[in-house]
Amino acid sequence: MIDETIEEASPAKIEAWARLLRSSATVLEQVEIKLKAAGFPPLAWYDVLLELRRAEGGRLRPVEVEKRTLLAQYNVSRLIDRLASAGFVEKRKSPEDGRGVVVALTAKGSSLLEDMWPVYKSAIQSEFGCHLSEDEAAEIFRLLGKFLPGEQAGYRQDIENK
Amino acid sequence: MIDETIEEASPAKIEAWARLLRSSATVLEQVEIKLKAAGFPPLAWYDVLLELRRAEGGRLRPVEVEKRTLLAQYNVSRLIDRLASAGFVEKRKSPEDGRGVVVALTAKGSSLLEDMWPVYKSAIQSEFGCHLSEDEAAEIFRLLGKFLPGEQAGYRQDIENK
DNA sequence: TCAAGATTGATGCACTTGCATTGAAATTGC
DNA sequence: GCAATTTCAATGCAAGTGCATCAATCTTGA
Repeated sequence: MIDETIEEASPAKIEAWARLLRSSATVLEQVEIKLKAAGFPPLAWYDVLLELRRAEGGRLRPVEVEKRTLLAQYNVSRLIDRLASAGFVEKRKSPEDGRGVVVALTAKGSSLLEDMWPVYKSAIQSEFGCHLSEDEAAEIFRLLGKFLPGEQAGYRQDIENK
Repeated sequence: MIDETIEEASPAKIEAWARLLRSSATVLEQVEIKLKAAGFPPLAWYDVLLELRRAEGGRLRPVEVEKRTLLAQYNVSRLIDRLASAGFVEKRKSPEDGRGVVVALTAKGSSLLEDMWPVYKSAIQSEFGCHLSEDEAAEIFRLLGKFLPGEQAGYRQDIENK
């Protein structure tokens, strides 16, 4: 007889899952609170601006922002509108693609990134980093990489400001 | 001279932080998609019902739900209303506290938990568990416990259905 | 005892998100 | 070369969330 058993999540895995939900939500919430307390917009704004700064020429198509941030298409569209209203990005028509838009980081957007980073970094430390040794941080990085599609074990993504 | 240096988040910790955000959002999103595809309500509904089932007598005050779930007070209030409208819980006046409400799991709510669990469990396995060995799951559990206030290293929380 | 303060839960309002759809332009396949 | 399909971005609508506030009740302390 062929064993057609489908593997079930073990108790240890279920516990780990529950803890991932709890701890990530808790820590993220605290970081968001600190950003807001310092008068800054939500992390999602930072993420989008950061992707723009990383990008060639400080500009991206919305569809590229979508791929890089996990935001849904309609949320990208509206977040970009809000960023543009606030002066942090500029929307231009794409020269090559008549359907498209190009979103460009402005000087003001660049300043926001720089201003937010110290606060953000300190929140990361106080809510997350201070609980970990260097080895533990590396281990978390390694383990969580397993859930990201197409990530090699050694790949490291840089979110630093400078 | 006294060293008043405030510890900064190291690059490894920042990488780990970024990965925590990405991976937890990715995995959670996929699990939510599977629940929805099976015609079930969001995970938050499951969480609240589960807390009720765990509680003495299958009932809790909303303020207790709030503490156990990380939901904000006003969201608990409204989620409970939705759960009550759908027949999964019952709201009663608290006999001891005139301000208060007692939320009780109904038979229908209990059934929902039972019906959702196989789908939820399989989603946990396919999006999360299948990427991990038993040891890795235990290690994630241990490491993420460091961010939860008042958790001892060995404490384990049970989200199983049966 | 009783006034001051704290806790519980709900809600009006503005904003954000999710869903479905649209219109426009690019790409594909014949 | 052109119709069918796909991709890109926006948006109307419904639902959910965050914030501030409220009314009711409970607790505290003089």
